Amino acid sequence: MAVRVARGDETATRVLDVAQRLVQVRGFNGFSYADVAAELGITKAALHYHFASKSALGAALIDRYGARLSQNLARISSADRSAVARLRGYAAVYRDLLRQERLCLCGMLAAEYQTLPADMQSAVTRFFTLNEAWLEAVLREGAAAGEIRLAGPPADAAVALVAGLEGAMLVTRPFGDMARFDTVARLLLDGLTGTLVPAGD
Amino acid sequence: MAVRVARGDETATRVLDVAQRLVQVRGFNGFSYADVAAELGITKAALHYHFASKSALGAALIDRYGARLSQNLARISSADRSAVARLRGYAAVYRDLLRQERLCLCGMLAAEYQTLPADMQSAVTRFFTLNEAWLEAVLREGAAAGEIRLAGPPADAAVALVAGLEGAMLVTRPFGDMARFDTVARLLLDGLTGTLVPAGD
DNA sequence: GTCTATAACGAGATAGAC
DNA sequence: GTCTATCTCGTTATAGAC
Repeated sequence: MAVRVARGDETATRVLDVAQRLVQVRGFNGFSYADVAAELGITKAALHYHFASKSALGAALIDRYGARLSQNLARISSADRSAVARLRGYAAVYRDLLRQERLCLCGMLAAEYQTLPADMQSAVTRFFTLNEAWLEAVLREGAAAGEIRLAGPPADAAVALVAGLEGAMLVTRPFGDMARFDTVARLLLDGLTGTLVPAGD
Repeated sequence: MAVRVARGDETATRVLDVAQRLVQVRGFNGFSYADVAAELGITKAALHYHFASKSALGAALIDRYGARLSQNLARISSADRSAVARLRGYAAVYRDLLRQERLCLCGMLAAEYQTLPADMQSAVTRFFTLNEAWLEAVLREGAAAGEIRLAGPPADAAVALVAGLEGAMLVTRPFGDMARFDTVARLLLDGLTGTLVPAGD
């Protein structure tokens, strides 16, 4: 089922690139093999050689997306020593997607969850669990270092962060105004760093 | 374009009921006229009499959903005098949807935004603006009454609340675990009421 | 107001040539 | 590895009878 995307098969890679963007912009139920084929200048039949079915393509998309996320998280962890800086790096990943008018791949798939084949469904939940596990560790360390103030278990704050950032992307894109996302991201992080700036009083 | 759904045309109402649930569960691109017709025991042609096109049906869905929201908000405002109670009532609206394994209609449509016809797109953004305007007023009054502590403009907190609740629904449904939603909702409200309970220290 | 029937199109998928 | 050609099915939508 999982098609090798190793060296030498760069067509499969380009298929994944185009399909991923289409899912992030239009949704899994909002694009077709014909869309991908047209954009790459190949035929639908050629697509079916690389990914026998649409659900196989979808599963491969999540696999690669999750693998790249793990790399991203490792990069952030090694680049930033402080928990707050790591959280900012994490939020920046979402922001960069939104600037391209894309949603998080798995955020989009979460909306379409009830229509997805079973293997894609379980891959989506794994993706969120992966995110939350990393965040939980960062939050725990940040709290232990006195850098972060938590109003409950680190796992709860991790869930809230993912939900807040995914939701911020969701409600921002229709308005096409990055300030919306930035407002939410700032409030989410400020709530953890204890930066409670009085507004009017 | 807008089809009357007044007294005497209860078929149109039932069509809207079924279509709304299908959009909330499967998405606008995840259901068909055939699905609605089958469930109601009528034909696709009969559906087209009531709603000439799928986009007309979609626009009618958002219209009714927005009108019902306004009623909900008015009901909450008249039932609860305190800002915190109103916010809890607001969050409960989302929670009730999620218990039925539905997303907010416009949250789902926001994910599919880039594939929607233009009239549906503008209706979706109006819906969010309506929500945020009500929340902003509640937050402002709550802050003035000393009931709520804001770390910035009320409008910013309103955007963050909508994003947080929409995101909480999105990431909760795949797990089928209401505790996830409740965790996020509680943290969102606690952040406003200043209930900062130290966790470990 | 609802039906039968069908049009016109696009979807995912397959067979087999090259 | 990619092609042409085709299949089958589901989609939105329309025409016209009842």
